[in-house]
This record gives sequence, structure tokens and C-alpha cells, in this order.
Amino acid sequence: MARPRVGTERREQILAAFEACVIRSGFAKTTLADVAEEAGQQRSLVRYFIGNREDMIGALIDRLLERAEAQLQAIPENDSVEQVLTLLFEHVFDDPTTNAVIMELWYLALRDARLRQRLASVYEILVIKVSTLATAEQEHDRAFAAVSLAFGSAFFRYLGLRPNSPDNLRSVTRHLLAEPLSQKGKRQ
Amino acid sequence: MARPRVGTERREQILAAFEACVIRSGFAKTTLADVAEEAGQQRSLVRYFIGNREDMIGALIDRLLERAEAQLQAIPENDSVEQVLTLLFEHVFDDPTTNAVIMELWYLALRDARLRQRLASVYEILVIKVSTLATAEQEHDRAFAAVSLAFGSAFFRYLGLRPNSPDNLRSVTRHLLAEPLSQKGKRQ
DNA sequence: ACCTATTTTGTCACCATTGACAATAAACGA
DNA sequence: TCGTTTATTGTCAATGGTGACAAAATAGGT
Repeated sequence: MARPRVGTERREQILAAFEACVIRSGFAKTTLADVAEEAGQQRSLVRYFIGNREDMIGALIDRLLERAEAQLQAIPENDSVEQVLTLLFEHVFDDPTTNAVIMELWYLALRDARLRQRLASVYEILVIKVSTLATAEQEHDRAFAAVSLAFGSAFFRYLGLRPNSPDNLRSVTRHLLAEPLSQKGKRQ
Repeated sequence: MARPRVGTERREQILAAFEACVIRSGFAKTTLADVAEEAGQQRSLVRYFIGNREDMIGALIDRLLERAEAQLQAIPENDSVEQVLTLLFEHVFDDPTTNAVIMELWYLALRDARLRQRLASVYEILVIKVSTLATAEQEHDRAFAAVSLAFGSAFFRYLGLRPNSPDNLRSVTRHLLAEPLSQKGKRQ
């Protein structure tokens, strides 16, 4: 109990800097020195407070996923279908920096089974939210389809690909959520 | 006109090796030495025939995109809606190694505007195919929605996320392609 | 057999990044 | 003031990848 511990804040500061670097250059091309500079600290401090590269990446992933999960959990349980559509098409997949981070996570997940698992559980939360809020009988698969559509179109928007009218996507999705499936494949 | 030129074949051989390495380890972690070993050649040969790292990446991207484009162009013009659905859900986004490559391209596109442009044009071809084959009046936006849905669900499948019944996705998409939009947002 | 263009081998210096560590400074309690 | 714990600085060797280049080998034309 001598010099006061600033570890928690330093870690936070460093992770924020790391996140900024990752958004700018990606995980692979971000060096410890980059992070240190972004944080206005010495490289050795990054190592002292966070550890090695692997530790740092793990810590940032935790931070990102926890934040995402908290945001999803915070969705009110009494939203209308229209609010869900707005959520899907304008909030969840909208912010470009958020998208950059998401892409990074997906890319890492390509070679990290554990991260795949964790990403999956985050998206599953969203699907369940949508099925609860926007389908008559909490049909999982229609919510899954709606989320897939929103997710896919967000990725395409990233390439500059858009529908002629964004309203069309919304109305198609509204339709998709409201209309009962033909009896054949119906489930849950 | 002395020793016969083997450049074309060597380049092909090296690019194939590079592709294999990229599928295994990704662009960032594939070194010239990796490629050389995979091709059973000397590292210097890679440099001699392909050039530097940047050149090699550019060459592989060209190769991949040209192949993708050719495959899309080869889709018969008289397919039925069901064939289009099968195409979307079972062919285009199915093969895991293809998916790995696609992910790599998307990731590069994150920081390469030109590549974004080229990727966009490939997907646009697919959208146009679908709108021609599967919508009554070649409605771009419904085809766009269907492709987004298939694309998104393929990505999710990569995480292990699936619909309870794949048939549900198909029927939702079939529905989405067939049902006319409400007059409001209709276009094209 | 010789010349020439091309391919192939082998080696080198350079640079960036990482991980490790020793030395020093700072803050607080006793 | 002294001791202890934590934070901070600075430096080092090791690693791994890249680009460059000087040779040597090869295969055809003449």
C-alpha cells in the first residue's frame, strides 16, 4: 500500500487508444508502439499494465463484446415493430466506426473458434429481441431472416451498394415479419 | 529468344500457392517465404515472377474477382425462382473455403476504396441476375433484399447460427421475391 | 560451340516489432 | 525520514520479414 494504484484507469486509457488504432489500421497492423503513442504513454507501460500483444487483443475483445451486449440488453421490451425496423436499419448496423470494429471482430473470428462462439451469442440476443418484439408468436426464423437482411444490407451499404429506395427494404422486412409463413416449414 | 519463358505458368502456380496460404492464414500473416514453400519454389522466384508483396496481393485479387465474375456471368438466363433460391442459399455462399476468401476480400476492402468498388460491382451483378430471374418486373430492391438476406444468413451460418428450419429462410425469401410491394415505396 | 535471354540459387543488409529487464522516480504509510 | 510498493523510463538482444543483388545454371537460336 504505497504508491496509489492507477492500473484500472491506465488500462482503460490504453484500451481506448488501442481501439482507436484498430479502427484506423486494424488489429494486425497496430503495434504496441502505435497504441502507446495514441495513449500518450511509453510502450513499456502498455506492456506493464496490459501485458503482451495477445493479452491486449483479448482485453479489447472483451471490452467490445461487453459493450455490444449491454447495448442490446438495453433495448426496451415494449418497442413497436416500426421501432425494431428503425433499430435494425438505422442503429445497429449504422455507425461506420462501429462497423469497422465489427468487421475486425468478424475477421478475427475467422480463425478463432472461441470468438466465433461469443459473436454468435451476441447476434442470437438480437434475433431473440426481434422475435419477441416484432413477430406474432416469437418465431425465431422470421426474426433470423429479418436480422440477416438488415445485416447483409448494412454490409452492402459499406460497399456503396444501396437499394433504390431504403423504404423498400423496410417494407419488405415489415412484410417478412408480419406475414405468417406457409404451414410447411413453420416452427417454434 | 533464348531460354523459353515459363513466366505465365510460374505466376499461375505461385498465385495458386498464395491463395492456399491466404485461405489458411489470411493475407496479413502470409509471407513470401510461406508462398514459396507452398509452391515448392525459392522465395526469390516469387519476387522475380510476381514482384513485391503488394504486386502479389494485387494479382491474387484480380484472379479471385475475375473468377467470381465469370461464375456469376455463367448463370443461365432461364433459371426458375426455385433455382435462384438454391443458388443463393446453397451455392453462392456455401463453400467454406470460398467463404474464407470472400472474408479476406471484405477485410481488405475495409481499407481499400478501389477494392470496395470492385466488390460492389460483383455483388451488383448478382443482384441484377436475381432481379431478372426472380422478380416479376425486375425490381431491383426486392432482389437486393433477397441477396442481402442470403448473404447475411451465410455469414451467420459461419458463426454456427442457423434458422431452426432452413426451409423457412427459403420460403420467406420466395415470398419476398414474389409478393408485390405496397405501392408506396415502389420503384424502377 | 557460342551467344543471349531467361530462370534459379544463395546471400546480404535493413527495418520493424517484440519481449525482457535494469534502473529510476513517485507516492504513501509508519 | 525511511521503507515499501507501484509506476515510469530507457535500453537491449532476438526475431522475422522484406527488398536487393550478384552470381550460376539452363535452354534455345545461330
